[in-house]
Amino acid sequence: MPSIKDVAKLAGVSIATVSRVINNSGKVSPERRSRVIEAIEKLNYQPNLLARGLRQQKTRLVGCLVPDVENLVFARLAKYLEEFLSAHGYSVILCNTNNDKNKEKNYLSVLIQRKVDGIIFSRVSDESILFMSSYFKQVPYVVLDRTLEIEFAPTVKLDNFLGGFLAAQHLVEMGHRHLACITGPLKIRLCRERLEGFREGLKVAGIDLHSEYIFESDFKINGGKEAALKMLATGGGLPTAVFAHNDMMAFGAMQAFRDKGLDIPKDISVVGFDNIPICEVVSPPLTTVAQPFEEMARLGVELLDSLIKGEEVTQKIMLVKPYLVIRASTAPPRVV
Amino acid sequence: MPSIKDVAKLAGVSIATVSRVINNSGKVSPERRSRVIEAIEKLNYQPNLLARGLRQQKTRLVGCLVPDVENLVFARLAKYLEEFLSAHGYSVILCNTNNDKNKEKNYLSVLIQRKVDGIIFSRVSDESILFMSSYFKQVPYVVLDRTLEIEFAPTVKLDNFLGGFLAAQHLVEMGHRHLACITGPLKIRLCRERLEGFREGLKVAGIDLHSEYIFESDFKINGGKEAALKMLATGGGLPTAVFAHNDMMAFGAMQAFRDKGLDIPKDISVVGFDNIPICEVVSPPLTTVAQPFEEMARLGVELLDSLIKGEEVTQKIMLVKPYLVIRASTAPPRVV
DNA sequence: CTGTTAGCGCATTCAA
DNA sequence: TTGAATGCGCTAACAG
Repeated sequence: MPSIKDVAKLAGVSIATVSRVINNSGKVSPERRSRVIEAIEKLNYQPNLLARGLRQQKTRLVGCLVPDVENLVFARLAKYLEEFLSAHGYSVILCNTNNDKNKEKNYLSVLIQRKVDGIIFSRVSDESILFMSSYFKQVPYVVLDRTLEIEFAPTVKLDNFLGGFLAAQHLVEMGHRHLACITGPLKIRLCRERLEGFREGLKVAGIDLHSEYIFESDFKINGGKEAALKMLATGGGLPTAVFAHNDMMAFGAMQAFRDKGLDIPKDISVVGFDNIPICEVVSPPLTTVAQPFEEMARLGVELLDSLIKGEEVTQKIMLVKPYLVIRASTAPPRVV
Repeated sequence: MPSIKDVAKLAGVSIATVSRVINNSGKVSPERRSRVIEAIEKLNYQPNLLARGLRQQKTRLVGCLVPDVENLVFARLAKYLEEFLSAHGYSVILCNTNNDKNKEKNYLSVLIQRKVDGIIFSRVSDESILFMSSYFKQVPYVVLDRTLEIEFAPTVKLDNFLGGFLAAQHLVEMGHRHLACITGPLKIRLCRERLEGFREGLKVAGIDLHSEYIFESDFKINGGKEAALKMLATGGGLPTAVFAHNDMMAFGAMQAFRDKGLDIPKDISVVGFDNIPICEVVSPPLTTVAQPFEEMARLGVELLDSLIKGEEVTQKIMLVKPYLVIRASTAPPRVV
């Protein structure tokens, strides 16, 4: 592997001149410049970014912590993060935490050691935040899709309250009066927000969401299925519409309903959350609250880039608006 | 950020001693060792991996090139790759190529400049391989799930022929005699292999796969849908079973069939490929040829690790076996 | 067992 | 405009 020295020797100049050519810094005579360029090409010289990073104290490396890239939501986020970061000249170190606090901790440590210029956290645990806070002074970071309850942190997040509200509004407008909600884990704030938004959307229409129609689950297909089964087993009568906190649980619920001979949407309407690609494929296609992942990623990357550059950032907390995608899984309730 | 010097000063030893403690190399007296450890903790010292990498000429960094992390297949692969690589002490630089030759080229260049210890390619284009080959002498690499036609390369790939064969065998055993295949782009070798395996599986049972029942498509939902519509439009009579080269196309086909009032599996059986999680959720759940992604990732990482370590590797080409997952989308054909 | 020193490859003073 | 020299933080060779 040729180094800057080899280039300098071949071009008959000093390494300083080579460096100037590479970085377009300082003045270099046209004649020497072309000699250098020629030498670079002849040797197929590639600058060593380790050395450059060591010298400049910056690496153009960004760490991305996500809970699970296999999950379509984060796969999507990861894709866009990578896209925008690379467009800004950063390489991304991917850290899949598996929701494991220890892994989060270790990864964070590694990222610090690798001298990343910045970090993007999405949906990390509160516990880790505490540990991380000792590093927060050392490296710029942005929190994505997660509200830190601990401190004022640069954040890009979805307006989850609005998401719940939109779902409620849609169902109410269709004439539903008897509704249920399948939530994610309520210890997670965004779930509480989605629930509250949903509740508020119903309240505006004069409808109460009774607690026995709130089913706390786990964001998984089977969780949705089980919640639906519980719903079917209650004596209080089946609701005419269900709002699930993500698409996967909605799918699970749909399956359970159908297995019991119910028709969607004639007997029961279902609304999901996320708008993952499969929504269009399932039968019936799922009405859902869509998250603008691309926009979130873009805003997050731009925010981080500004922080890294040390620019003045006035708006450190950004709220992104979800929108409703209406498909065939919702319809007015059967007239009794 | 404290450096090794600060630690040495605080502990009252030389930087060499600190280095020895950090790396557990050489002999250090217990007393000095504990003084160093204490200083490290007091300063919250983190070794600078850039400097170490520069010095040691290795970074414990591995680049992973994937075409599209949003695609469930690669999301899965990426997840396992990251998991195994990090277990081996590597950090991963994620490169999402979007099947863009220029991006592939640029990424590869960046990886070289960042001095990664190794690279894992999955499904990169043949064209890029040519460009890459100039780098292949510089850095160990493993090709995942892709056959390079150009040279002898360390590879972990699925036995796609067997996958097609298994699908055929399953359908034939159920009594199907009239079959169709929805393929991926046939310029991709693995598609040709799946098709050939399928053809062979039928041939063994004395069945010919006529070319008008081969529908070349694009691995996407809509592609599957369109292929199914074409199938419905032909005059030759509908097959009783269809094998799609991935699950997404199978979903699309299922949807098209159902829209036309056909029952799956009573009227037509469908087999997919990949075994992505949604297979269990769609209705009916999809019978499919499963890829052992975890095993592929594990083998790929282990192979790369061996190559990086310079170990003698006898087996450089590994073939991983797919297996059939039978669900409700396949059944014996209707008795006429 | 310990410390001194050189050098990994580069950008950046400072002189010339 | 150019080049020589310095040091980023670390490991490893060497001398003690």
